[in-house]
Order: sequence, then C-alpha cells, then structure tokens
Amino acid sequence: MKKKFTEKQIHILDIAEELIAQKGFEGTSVRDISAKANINVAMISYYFGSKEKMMVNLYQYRVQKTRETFAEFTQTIKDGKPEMQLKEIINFVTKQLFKFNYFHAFVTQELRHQDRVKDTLLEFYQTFTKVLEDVVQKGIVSGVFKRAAKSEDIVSTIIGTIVFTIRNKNYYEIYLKGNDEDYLANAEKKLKNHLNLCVFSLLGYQI
Amino acid sequence: MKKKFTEKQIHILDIAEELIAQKGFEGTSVRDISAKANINVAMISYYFGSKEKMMVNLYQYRVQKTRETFAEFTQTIKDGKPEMQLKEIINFVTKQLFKFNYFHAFVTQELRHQDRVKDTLLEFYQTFTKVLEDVVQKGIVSGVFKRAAKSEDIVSTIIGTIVFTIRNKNYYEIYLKGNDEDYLANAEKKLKNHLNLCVFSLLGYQI
Amino acid sequence: MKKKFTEKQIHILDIAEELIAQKGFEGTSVRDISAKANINVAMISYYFGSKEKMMVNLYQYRVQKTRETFAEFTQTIKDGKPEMQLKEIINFVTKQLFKFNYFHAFVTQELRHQDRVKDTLLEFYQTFTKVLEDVVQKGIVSGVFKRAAKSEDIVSTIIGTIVFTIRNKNYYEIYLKGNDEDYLANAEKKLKNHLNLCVFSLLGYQI
Amino acid sequence: MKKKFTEKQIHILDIAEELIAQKGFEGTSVRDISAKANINVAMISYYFGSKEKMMVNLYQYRVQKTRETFAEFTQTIKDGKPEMQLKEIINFVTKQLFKFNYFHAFVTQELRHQDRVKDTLLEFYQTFTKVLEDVVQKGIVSGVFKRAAKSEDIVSTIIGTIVFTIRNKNYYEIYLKGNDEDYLANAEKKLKNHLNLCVFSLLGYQI
DNA sequence: CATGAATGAGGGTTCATTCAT
DNA sequence: AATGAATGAACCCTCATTCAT
Repeated sequence: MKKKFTEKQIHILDIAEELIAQKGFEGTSVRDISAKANINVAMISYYFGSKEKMMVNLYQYRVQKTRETFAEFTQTIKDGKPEMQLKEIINFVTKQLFKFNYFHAFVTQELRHQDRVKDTLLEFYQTFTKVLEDVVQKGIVSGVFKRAAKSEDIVSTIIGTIVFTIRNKNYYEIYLKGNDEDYLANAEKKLKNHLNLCVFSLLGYQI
Repeated sequence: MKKKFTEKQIHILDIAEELIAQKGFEGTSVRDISAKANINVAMISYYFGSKEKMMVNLYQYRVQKTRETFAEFTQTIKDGKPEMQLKEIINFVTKQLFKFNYFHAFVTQELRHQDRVKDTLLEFYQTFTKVLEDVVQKGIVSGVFKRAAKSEDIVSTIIGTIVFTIRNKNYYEIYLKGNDEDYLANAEKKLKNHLNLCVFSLLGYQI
Repeated sequence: MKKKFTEKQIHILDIAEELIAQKGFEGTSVRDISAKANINVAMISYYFGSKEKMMVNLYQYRVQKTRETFAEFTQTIKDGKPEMQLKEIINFVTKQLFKFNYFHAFVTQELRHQDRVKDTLLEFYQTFTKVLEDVVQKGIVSGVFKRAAKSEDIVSTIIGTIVFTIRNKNYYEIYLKGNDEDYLANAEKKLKNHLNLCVFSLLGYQI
Repeated sequence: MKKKFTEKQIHILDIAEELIAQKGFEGTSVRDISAKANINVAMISYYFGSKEKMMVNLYQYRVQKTRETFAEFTQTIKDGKPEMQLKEIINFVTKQLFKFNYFHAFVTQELRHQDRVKDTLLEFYQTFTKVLEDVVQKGIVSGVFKRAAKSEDIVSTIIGTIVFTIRNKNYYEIYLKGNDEDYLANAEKKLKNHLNLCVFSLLGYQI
C-alpha cells in the first residue's frame, strides 16, 4: 500500500528535509519551513496534521522512494557475476547516499519516540543485508570470494563510512585534491574506490 | 591551553550530556537539566553564559578528555610492532566510542552553527589520522602491510562503522547472538572482530 | 416583520443550537457545526455571513418561534378566569422552558456584545410581563387575588426558578424521587407544583 | 484543608473573574487578562499551570470564600426566631449574590468538563438547603409557619430569582424607579422585598 | 449555487534568560 | 555566590473566513 503525496506536499517535504538535515527537527520551526517554501505557516498543520506528523510523512516518503529505487536497481544486476554485482551495489549505495545526503543526515538522529517509523528504515536495511548476503554466498560458491564475511558487518561499514564522510565534510575534504566546490563529487569518487578495496579485500577477492 | 572546569560545572555537563544524547540539544530544556542536576534553572546561564555556550563547553570538555586519553594511549603502544599497534588502536577506539556512546551520539548532530567547536573535533580526527598513518607507513616499510591504504579512509571506516552500529542498535542487534541486555558488549566484540579483519585485509596483511 | 429561513439554514441552526448549548459559542467551532450538519465549512459564512451573524439568526429564529407560540397560547386562555389563566401560564412556561432547555441554556450566557439581539428577548419578557399583569389585575378586581404583587417580580421568580433547576440538574435531582433518566420529567412536575404554590400564595389566593 | 493564594494570584483571579463573567471563559484570552492585570502573558501559565487550571483555582477560590462567609453568617443568626432567621437569610443571600454578581454570572455556565469543580458548588447548595430546612422546621414547630414548603424549592426560587435579575439587567431595570447608575442597589432592594413576600407567604406566614 | 484549498490572525504554552535580592 | 520570580519572544496549532473554481 503506497501512500500518495500531492505536489504541494512534496514541495513542503523537500524544503523541510533540507532544513531539518541542517538544523535538526526541533531546531527547525514550522515558520522556517513555511518561509523558505513560500507558504503559509498554517499549511504544515493543514496538510499533515502537525509538525510531528509531517516528519513521519517525510520519513516515509523518503524511505519509500529509497526502497523502490533499490528494488529497481537489484533487478538491473540480477544476472551479473557476484564481483560485478558487489561493485555495482557499492556504486549504487554511495551514489544514492551522496545524492540524498540531506535525508541520511537526519535519518538516524531524529524521531526518537517514533519507533514505528524507525522500523521502516530497519526493513530497508534488512533487505539490503539480504541482497548482499546472496551476492557474497554466490561468490563463495563460485570461488571468487575466499572469505564469507558477514553481510551485516559489510552493510555497517559501507553505510557507516559513507555517512561519516558526509557528516564530517570538514575533515574528509582536507585529504581531497581539487577545489572545495565539488567536494561531494570528489569525495564520492575517492570513497567509492576505498570501499571497493575495503570490501573486496575483506572477502578475500584477488585484486 | 587547557580549560579548567569547577566541580559543579562538571556535574552539570555530565547531566546535560546524558540528556542531550537522549533527546537532542533543542529537545532538552535547561529546566530538564537543572531538575535532574538538582540545581536552579538560572545556573546554566549563570555558569556558562547561555545554554548554547554550555554546549560549547560540554563539547570542549569531552573532546579535550578524549584527546588526553588518546595521547596517553599512544604512549602505551609506541614501542610495539605496527600490526600490534593497529590492533590496539582498533581496540581502543571501539572501546572508547562504545563507552562514551552518549557523546558520539550527539557529537555529529548538534552545534551546527558552531564551527569553532567543530574544529576541536576536527583536530582530534587529524591527530588520529596522523597516528594511523605512521603505523601504516611503518608496516609498509617493515613489509607486514602490502598495500598502503589511505589512513583518512581507514579512519572513516573505523569510526563510521562503529557509530553506525551504535546508532542503529535495532538493526545490528538482529544479527547478534546472546540476550538483548548486553547489546553493547556483544556488539562491541563482534564489531571489533569485523574491523580487524576489514582493516588488516585492506592493508594486505596476511592473516 | 418576520424573517424567513430556508430549510438548509434551519438545519444548520438546529445543529448549531444543540452544540452551542453544550459547549458554548466560543467553544463550538464552525467545523464542529459543519461536520455534524454534514455540510461544508464555508457554508456558515456563506449562508449567514459570519459565525456571529449565524448566532444572531439563531437567536432571532428561536425567540421568534417562542413569541409566536406564546401569542397562540394567550389566545387559548383569554376567556378563562384569572386563577385558571395563571395556572395555565405557569404550566405553559415551565413546559416550554423544559422543552427548549437547550436554548435557554445559552440564551443568557452568550452574545454579550449583541445588544440588538438581547432586545429581542427583552421584548418577549415584556410581553409576558404585560400578560401576567393583566391576569393579576383581573384577579385583584374579581377578588380572588388579595395582594397585587408586581408582575415583573413574578416573571423573575417563575423563569429564574425554572432556569435554575435546569442548569443545576445535579443539585435538584438529589431531592427528586424516581430514577435519574427522566430527570426532566420529574423535575418539571415537582417544579410546577412549587411554582403554583409560590405564586398563588404570593398573590394571597386562598388555596 | 484550605488552599492559600498569593497576593499576585488573587490579583489575577479578580481580573479574570470579571472578564470571564463578561465574555465567557473561551471568549476571554489570557492576553486579555494579562493586559488588564498589567502582567506578562506567561504569568497565567506560570502561576496556575494553564488557563484551565486557573479557572479551577478561581472557582475554588470564590466558592471557598462563599462557604466561609456563609458559615460565619449562620453563626450570627443561630439564636434568633425562625422568622427572623429566614429574613436574615434572604437578606444575606441577596446581598452576597449582588456583591459577587461577577462570580455568579459565570458559575453556572462554564467548566463543562470539570465535574469535580461543580461538586464544590453543589456542596454549598446542599449546606444552604440544610440550614433553610432547619429554619422552616423550627417555624413549623413554633407555629409561625403553617406550610412546610420544601427547602430545595425555596433555594431554587431564591437563587434563581436573584440570578435572573442580575443577568437580565436590561429587563428588570425597566420596572425600577431611580436612575440607571445604582441599578444594583435599587434592584437589590426591590428584589429583597419581593423574595421576603414570596417565601413568607409560601410558608403560610401571617404577614 | 456550492466547494475545498488556502490564509492571516490570534490562541495557549514553553522557552532561555534576566534581575533584584 | 546563588536564587527564584518574572519576562518577552517564539513555539505549534486552530480558528473563522476568503476566493478561485
């Protein structure tokens, strides 16, 4: 059962996501959001019921999209070899997280009492873990991977590492060549290389 | 230049850290803090100037301690072999992050406009990176490490992976054996194993 | 000059009266009314101009009906003896007030700045007073009443006493025999007896 | 157990009572009250917790005082003859209701969900009823009263009639001699006469 | 003729902070 | 040095009403 959002709602959610990622949920007032979105203050309550419910909607909206995108993606790689699949997965996840860095900046920090909401993300992580596990298993069977590392650990490392660089921009950019302005692009590239090396060598792949 | 804190200030900071880690900076009122610390509401402003300045102090207080602890730690391993040093570093960092998971739960999410404050953490990360780099370099020279991975990437992976498991308790615990209550202990152990494998194989160490 | 209301308007007014009697004018939102009346929120403004004007209309609607009913009633007793007329008046007023207790629950409490509206009620009270005065006068002349009590005082006592029991249900029901469910019926009966005794003895009627 | 109020609280309650009597509870904003009381808007929440709790306090404050005053009063008449006692009671109640007409203007109309609060008033009415019953009984025994009217009916008539004239000032003043300005004084006097006549004749007292 | 999306005003409450003591 | 009473700003939300359709 997929929830539908109107254009205006999506507009509000996009603005809200950006601000909340920057200043936190409590640090972002509905006035901030409505001002930036050029709408009336009352609209947030009008459209979503309350600020908190808007947050739930935002969460569901983004996670829902993420899951869909991921599901489509898995289709595109389903016939490849494990090593190719793994490479594509790392590439995909990195790209997505960098693209929606807003979202993942707040996804793990807010909604403390909204356990139901957190479950939505949990489910996605589990799906991701399962996909990864199949790839690893297949690689082990075919002999390209020598070490059957646990996929939940790989997931933690992949997502954890990416989120760390996104959130610690001022740290990671020190070690980047190139100008500041395309930090994200450069960081993404560097990171992708690192993660590939990291995961493949973890699995005992002969590089 | 080391800042000194009075006993009362430290008392307040400890309480504040706990509450802020749980409910966020904006989600924690000075009344919450003063109530739990059994002090007057006015004391936060009185001692620190403002709530925000208190946060800066809290930040500095904790990072300062972390740096001191890390400095002491590096002394204890300075004479070991690189592979031993690396193992100890992973062990130390994991232990520290799990021990002060409070702190690291809020360290990256709050104080968004406080760039001076972020610099404090940045410096620590740089120190950490430098230490790691020396170890890697030494290992390359001595031949135990075959691949000179970038230490900033290793830092990102180590810290990123740990923080991810701390913040996504509900995900990671699914894959843990043992009862729920010592999640942190179990997670720490599992994670340590994973990180060792991960970093060592990344460096081309023959396990 | 009699104002006409459309069926839809009357529908709205009936719902509004009920809600306002329960929750007060300010306590009743146009959304409450429109929801219960199964109409659009905008309809109240659309039909009556504003919520306040709707209230004026409601008031006029009910007082107008009350006056008409009272006028009809006076016709039915115009040929009786004074003592019979008085008895009938007490009976009628009690019955009406109990029947439309909704209305009289809010009639004296709302519309504070709407003096024009209050005048509508005032006129009715004056009419009532005049009718009563004629009855008393006739009774004095015929000798059945020995004391020419002021009719405005009698009005105050009749209406005041009735309204008191309606609004202090929890008090008056303590002294009532019978079950709780037909409080109004029992209270009305008890009250009617009391008022008859009260007014007749006030007028010096030999019971 | 008697609740104490500070001077500032009483100040607020007095202002609030006046405004609420005029415009109703929901019609009176905390900003109205704070403006008229020359205090900060936040003070109502600060002193009472919320607007609604302020109302509960106001209610208790006034009813409490009323009960105390009534208790003192009953002491002063305890040795008189029944007819004197009855006269004094009517005099006292009339005077009190006119004096605190603010209070009794809102006492029966607000606090719809506050049943506990209504009980406070109920108790007072019951006390009043009991006192009256003793007087009537004593008069019956001594032979000055010939008819044992129910005291709850007498209470309804006394209070109902008074409240009616207070709330329908524009009606009752038509029948008053004298200028408008001392309406209350004149009305009180006229009403007292009427009530005496009314109650005494009801009890069959030979005037 | 009737609607529902959208608005601005104002609602009560909570907040961090100040200041007289 | 420390307090608690008091403040004004800002919070989220609900309101009656408007207006394009």
